[in-house]
Amino acid sequence: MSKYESIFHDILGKIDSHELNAGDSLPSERELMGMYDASRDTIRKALNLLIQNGYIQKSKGRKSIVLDTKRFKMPFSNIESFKEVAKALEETTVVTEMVYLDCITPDERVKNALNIKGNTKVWMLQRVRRLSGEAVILDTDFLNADIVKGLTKEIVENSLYEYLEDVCGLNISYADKIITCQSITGLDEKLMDLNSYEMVVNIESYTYLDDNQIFQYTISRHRPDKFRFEDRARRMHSV
Amino acid sequence: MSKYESIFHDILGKIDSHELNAGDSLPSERELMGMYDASRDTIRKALNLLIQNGYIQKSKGRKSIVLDTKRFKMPFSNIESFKEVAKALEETTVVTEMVYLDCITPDERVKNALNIKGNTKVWMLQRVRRLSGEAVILDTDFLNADIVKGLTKEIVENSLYEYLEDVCGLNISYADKIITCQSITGLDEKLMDLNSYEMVVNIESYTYLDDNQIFQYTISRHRPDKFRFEDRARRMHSV
DNA sequence: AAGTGGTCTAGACCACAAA
DNA sequence: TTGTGGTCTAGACCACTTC
Repeated sequence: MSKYESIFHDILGKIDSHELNAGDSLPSERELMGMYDASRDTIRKALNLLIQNGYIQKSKGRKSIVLDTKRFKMPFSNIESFKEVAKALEETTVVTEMVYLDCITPDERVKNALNIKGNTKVWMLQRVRRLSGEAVILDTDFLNADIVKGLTKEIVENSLYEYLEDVCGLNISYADKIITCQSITGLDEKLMDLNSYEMVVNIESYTYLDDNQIFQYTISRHRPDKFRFEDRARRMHSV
Repeated sequence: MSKYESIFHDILGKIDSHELNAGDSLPSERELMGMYDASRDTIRKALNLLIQNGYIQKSKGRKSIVLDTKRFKMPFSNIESFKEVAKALEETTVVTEMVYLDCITPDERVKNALNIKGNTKVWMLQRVRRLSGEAVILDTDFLNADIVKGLTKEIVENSLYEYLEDVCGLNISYADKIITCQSITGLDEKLMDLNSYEMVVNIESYTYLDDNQIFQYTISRHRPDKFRFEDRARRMHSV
């Protein structure tokens, strides 16, 4: 781990353990230089991580302030596995059930989404997510089979992302998401416990690797009462 | 404008004008140092802005790559005024109609949301957004009246954020958002053209200033067929 | 006036990717 | 082997906030 990352984790630990509380000021950057025996640039990199993860707020001329991070757990706000999200919802039981897995020849829509030109095959998999027994999420994934090898039921039902990152050694870089509302389909009705709901929240994700290759296209359909998206948007520079 | 910002804008211009296209490599950081007569740190700050805004992708050992930015316009992904969003939807006419404006004594819910302890008053305002004539969005805003002074119908119907930033000199820092789906209320039915829709997408926003004061609480209700949220989530360091 | 974060510089070494 | 981005250092000046 780099020096600035370990400083980041150290300060984060002080926030989590309430050695630093919401509203408190951090030591100044020059004080932190002495405390961690680091250059100002290294301290500033650590503070930038704290900012990016929503833990502190800076403003010119003032000391940095610790923010209140309790309002949100932000489970869906970044790229992460369903298991991590599930951990945050401790009161509910979470089960993932695979309903389909095959290596298929993609249709035009999927070829287009995954930017496939030739005869590359694609893993298609469908999973139902049950919260406290109710089937409330239906995920359909398409993965480029030139990049991802040897998917099995066990991998898919446990943690796909662990397999992709730790076993396949893929470096996931970023994901584009589009959230809309859509009318339910016959498949939704068949696989989900929709009760009387007539719409679902539809989340399309396009996931990219380090080298800018797209490797995964996902359609995630959520029953509206179980959908929740949280986000902290920092002010960006104008474009 | 700082040096790194002007370098950012210069490179951005080359992407927009297709002097640099999606998939192209940028010059190396050391080459850019010469081109812009800048230090490596300054170049790297400019490149970080390009990354944060989704224009390029870096990876170690390789040159940086220009990304495809056409997939998204990301109108709702950051804090910005409705006018900016509207500009992106050129094909539709957009009208904002104020339906309520008053300086009120807040109830417990609003006091809690705005972190108000004493007798501070609050601006409450409601606006209906019409796309091509249809009332599809209903916004209800609460603004701390100790911070925001002198709201009028004209300000509200034009650009509230321009007034807050340029006239009041407020520095908006970040906003927390929670997106859920909810059943419609009588007020929704009265003020919006809901057709037969029975649910709306509900976006609660808490907007903070530079000094970590919360100054605005907003509830924005969208007819589901007109709702769309786009996001590019970069891989963050683990926490 | 003193202290803070923001910007900028110049130089060094490392790990990784590609030729 | 060469070039790339990633990390780290030390020092300087500025604009802003607070006292």
